[in-house]
This record gives sequence, structure tokens and C-alpha cells, in this order.
Amino acid sequence: MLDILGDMRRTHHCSALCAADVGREVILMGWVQRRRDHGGVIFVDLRDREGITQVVFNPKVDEQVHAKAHVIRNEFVIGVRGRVDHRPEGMINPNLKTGEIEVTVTELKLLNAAKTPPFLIEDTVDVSELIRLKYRHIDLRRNQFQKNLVMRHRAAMSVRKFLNANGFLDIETPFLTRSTPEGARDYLVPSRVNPGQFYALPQSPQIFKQLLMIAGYERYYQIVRCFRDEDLRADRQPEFTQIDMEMSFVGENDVMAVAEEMMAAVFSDVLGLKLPLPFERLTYANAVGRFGLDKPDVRFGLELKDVSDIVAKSGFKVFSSVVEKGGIVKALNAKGCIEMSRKEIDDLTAFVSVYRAMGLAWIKVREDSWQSPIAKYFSDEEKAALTRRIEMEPGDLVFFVADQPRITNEALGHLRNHLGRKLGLINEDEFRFVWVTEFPLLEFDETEKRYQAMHHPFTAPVEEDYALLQENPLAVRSRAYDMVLNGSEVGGGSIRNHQTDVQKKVFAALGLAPEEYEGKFGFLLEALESGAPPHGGIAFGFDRLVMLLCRQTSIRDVIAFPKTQKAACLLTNAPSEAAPEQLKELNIKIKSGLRE
RNA sequence: GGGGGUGUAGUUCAGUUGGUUAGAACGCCGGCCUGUCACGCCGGAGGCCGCGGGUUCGAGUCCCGUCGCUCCCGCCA
Repeated sequence: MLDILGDMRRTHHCSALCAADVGREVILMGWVQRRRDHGGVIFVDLRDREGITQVVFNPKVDEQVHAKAHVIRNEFVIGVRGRVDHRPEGMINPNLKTGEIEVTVTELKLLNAAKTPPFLIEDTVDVSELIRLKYRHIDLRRNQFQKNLVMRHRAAMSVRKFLNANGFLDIETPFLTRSTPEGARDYLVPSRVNPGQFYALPQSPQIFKQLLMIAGYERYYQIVRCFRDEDLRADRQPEFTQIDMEMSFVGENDVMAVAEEMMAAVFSDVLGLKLPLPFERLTYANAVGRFGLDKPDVRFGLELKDVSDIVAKSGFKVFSSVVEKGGIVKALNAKGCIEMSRKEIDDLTAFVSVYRAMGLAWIKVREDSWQSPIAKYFSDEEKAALTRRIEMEPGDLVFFVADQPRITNEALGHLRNHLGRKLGLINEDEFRFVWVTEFPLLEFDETEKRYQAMHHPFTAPVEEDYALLQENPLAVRSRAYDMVLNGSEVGGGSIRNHQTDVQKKVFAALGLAPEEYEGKFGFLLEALESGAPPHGGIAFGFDRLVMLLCRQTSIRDVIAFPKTQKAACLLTNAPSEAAPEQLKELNIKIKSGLRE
């Protein structure tokens, strides 16, 4: 068999050689990052997974090798044999790890030619997402991408190392499973052998991991793909990876302790950072009250102040009537921002309108007066109370939103993050974790006019709130917890219902009739009755976590082969039409008009 | 489902009030060049202006539709 490599085998990676290696004969293999042809001497920056080394073709050293090097172009795959040499005086490249040396080539093997790449492979991305995704194999050659994927690998290894050392078993759960009602839209897979029936791809292994606890496996984990057929975002893909774990005989503090230790191990292993433990904790009520959101960025202050009580009886009807109707009025004090222009304030008004806030009131605090369209509506007492509550000082710019509690909090919460960024209040180098606890068990779905599980229907209520399940369901707190990093939810979990009667009460509170929940979750209830230990767990959005570790802003930059916003793969052109024979086997008819 | 941005050379972009031959940079090709590392110098090729319709004497530019990419809202237990 003719083998293009012959007996040539790589001796070093392109990051490995330094001054200490001078004089050695080495063999490098990789891709041509750049070629600089000086007529005489030709320089090639040779790139492999680990780095770049300059290799030199000198006609004085070997005329034939030099002549052969003329055909080399960007992205050609070559192997070179040569001698490690010091670079001449003054020619050291301090920007290159291997900048002190170069390899003088004595043998060149052209392992493969390459078409001119559609874009240059450089650290800085200056290419549209369309092109990057279409030529993903080229984009993935970029140094930044390689760093991201190496980071991802190391984070996964760190997680496995930690969990293996702590008695967790890696157990696989099915991808072809049953559609779980409630929650996100499922990806469905038709069953050929069961005509007209479908599997669903898992949105998470939730029920399986609970069954594993019931089966006595005590500690489970999996780094596992999950699927949700919902619209995409910069940090949301239709298939994504979770670090999924579950433990038996534990309460929330046990799960949270293991989870934050695991996170500390990951940050120590991949970034060399020591995270202070334990993480700060906030109740849901405090998180929303102070920061407006249930995933607060606690790297900066700029907290919200509720002023509903002060303005309830004020002459400003917009505020007083909102309070009267059960809404709230909250304020955000942008310290020292009095010089903000009218245009900028208008932009912020547009910003909060995205979150359905009707308006954004503001006050500029001057030395002896308020400059504001709404100042005239307040009495001196109200002004004094507002000044105290909001800690207003001359030079401040205060924003108000008055609306239903949810809208007010979300609008100001997002405005807070926006201003935090805009005003440079955020230390971008910091990784700040916080637990959010005591989530409400249920929320009311206005469009469907019914209660919904805020986390999922298997989450246990706080025991002392059991009694409220029927009389005041919205007041019931759950034993759920979210791990939040720099304003992003990176993980969420809960203690589960391990007692059948409690689980049934929760189903009932969700408005499910017994025959309904028996039909949908009968197998789980059956399992709960067979000796279920108290158990709970947590799942982390692995892609999102890696994205934050890599300081990237899109989840796509830490996933080798992501989908576009229309859930397409531009590389393979998935999804695509199925052949008529395939559809026939599956007993599926495509609605006329959907294909030619 | 809705709102914003965007689509012009291989890539990133510019393109005036609608005007006759659509430009730049990088990349690519050829030539010259022995110390560059964003090599340099000289020359050259390269365009369905996303697609379809309309208005107009005339459309990259205006209008309608459509498709793609992207950010956000809804949605995502």
C-alpha cells in the first residue's frame, strides 16, 4: 500500500519547540497558516491544534525543497522534516510562543492541497454567521474556536472527575422516549413499527433520573443532550447539553453544597480560579424585589426601590391608579447621570417598552429642585419620602416604572442590567454566583387561565406551605433553587415529591383530574408507591456555562455544529425532505402545498 | 406569532437627489524580491447588487412580496 506519509511521523506539535531544542531534527505536520515568499527564502507559519511554528525554506540549504515550496498555499496540509534553529539576531517574534526558533526544512511532504478558504482564518471573527456556519469546518480552525472547544472538553472532564470522586454513577437514559405534557414543545420521532405513533426526544431526563433514585442508585449523573422545539436565542439551541444529576436522602442544602463544590472544581481546573464558598443566597422574593429578575446580576448595585406606598395617594394619576389596581411603582437611581440627554432617555423608554412597560418616568435631581415632567404632581412630603427611599442626591437621574408587578420588575430589572453595562458598573472579569431559592411552586398562566408549575410538576412544596395548596396556591413556596452566574441562569433544580399523596396534591393544584394524571404520570405514581427515597437534584446548562467560562456571548461559539435561528444546519442542509418511500413506511402524509 | 438590524466581488464594507462604465480594503492570480512574521513593490482577474414582481425614459438606490442570517419580545415546566 502506498502511504503518503511514508515513514514520516510527527515528533512535536507546533507549540512545543523552544530555544532548548535548537539543533534537534524534528518533524512537524499541520496546515499552512501563511506563506511569505521573499523570492529567495520562503517562510511558512505552520499551524496545528496546539500552535504555530515558523518553518523556513532556504535555497542555500536545499534547492529542490525550496523549489517544491513554491506551490504551497494557505491551508495546504504539509509535513516537514528539519532542524530547529535559533532565529538570527533581532528576528525573534515576541508575539509567538515559538518565536525564538524556527525550523529549517530539509524535507517537505505535500500531504494535501486546499482550495482558497472562503475567509481568512484569524483570531478575530469578521465574517457573517451565514458564512461561518456554512463553512463550519473552516471556522472551527480558528484559534479562538479551538480554545473554546478545549475549554469545553476540560470543563466536562472536570465535572466527571468531581462527580466520579463523589460517588455519582454515569447512567444513560433513552433518547427515544415518551412525550411529557407541559413544558416545552417536543421533537417527535415517528415509529415505523407502531404506525401512527411517535416517540419524543427528551427535554431532560427528569423522570428517568427520579426512577433511578427510586431504583436505589442513590447518586446519578449524565452529561446529556436534551431537545426542545422552541424558538432560538443567542443562548438557546434546539439541542443542548445538560449536566444532569440526582441524589437520594438529601435536602436542598445537600444538593446545593455538592453543586457549588462541583462548580468550584470546574473553575479551579479550567481557569485556575478559586471561587469563594458557599455561594450567596437570595430568596426569589428578594431577588425580584431588589433586582427585578429571578436571575439577578449581583456584580453591581443599582437596586430597585419600591415606592408604591409613597405615591399611592399622590396627585400623579398614572402612579396612583396603578397602585389602586394592584400594580406597583418602582424606582432605579442612576447615580450622577443627570447629564443624560433627552435622546438617551427616549432610547431607554423604548428599551423598557420591549418588556411591555407603558412608560418610563424620570427625575433629574438638581441642587434645589427636580427637573422632571412629573415633579409638579408631588407634595413636599411625598418628595421628601421619595428622596429618602431612593436616596436621591443632586446629580442623580431617577427612573420610574408603574405597572403590574411582573411588568414593572422585568422592565426595571432589564433596564438595570442595561444601565449597569452602559455605565460601566460591571467588572467583566468577575464571576459572581448566587443561589435563588424559595421559588413559588406555581404561577398563573393568563393565556390558558390555569396554574402552571414554575419549575416542573415534580418539584416538592415547602412542607409548612402544604396547607396553602388549595386555599392560596400562588403563596406556596417550592423547594426549587437556581444557580445564577453574572445574571445568567446556569443551573436549576429541586427536591422532588417522593410521597405519592403530595405529588397527587400538586397535580390537583395544577388542575389535573385524577384520571388525567394517572394517564400521563401513572408510571411515576406507581414507582413512588414502591419505596421512593427522599431525593432531589439539579441540572446545569453546560453550553451556557462554557460560554461564560470562555467569555463568549453566543452559545454557538462553544458548540461545534450549532443550528441557525431557524433550527437549520447550514453545513448539512438539515432538516430536509424525506423520500416518499420513507414517508410511506412511516405512514406519514405531507399536507399538500408544503412540498413541490 | 411579533418587532428591530442586515443581505452589493471570495470576505468585510462604501455606493450622494433614481442617471449612463458599481468602488475600496483584505484575499486570489501573475511578475520581482534572501530575514519576513498583517513582508514589500508592480500588474491583473473577479459582480444575477439575495430572489420575484412593480413604478420609471432609466432602479444597487423607490414601492410590494418573498427567502436567508442575526438580536429581541412572546415562547422556552
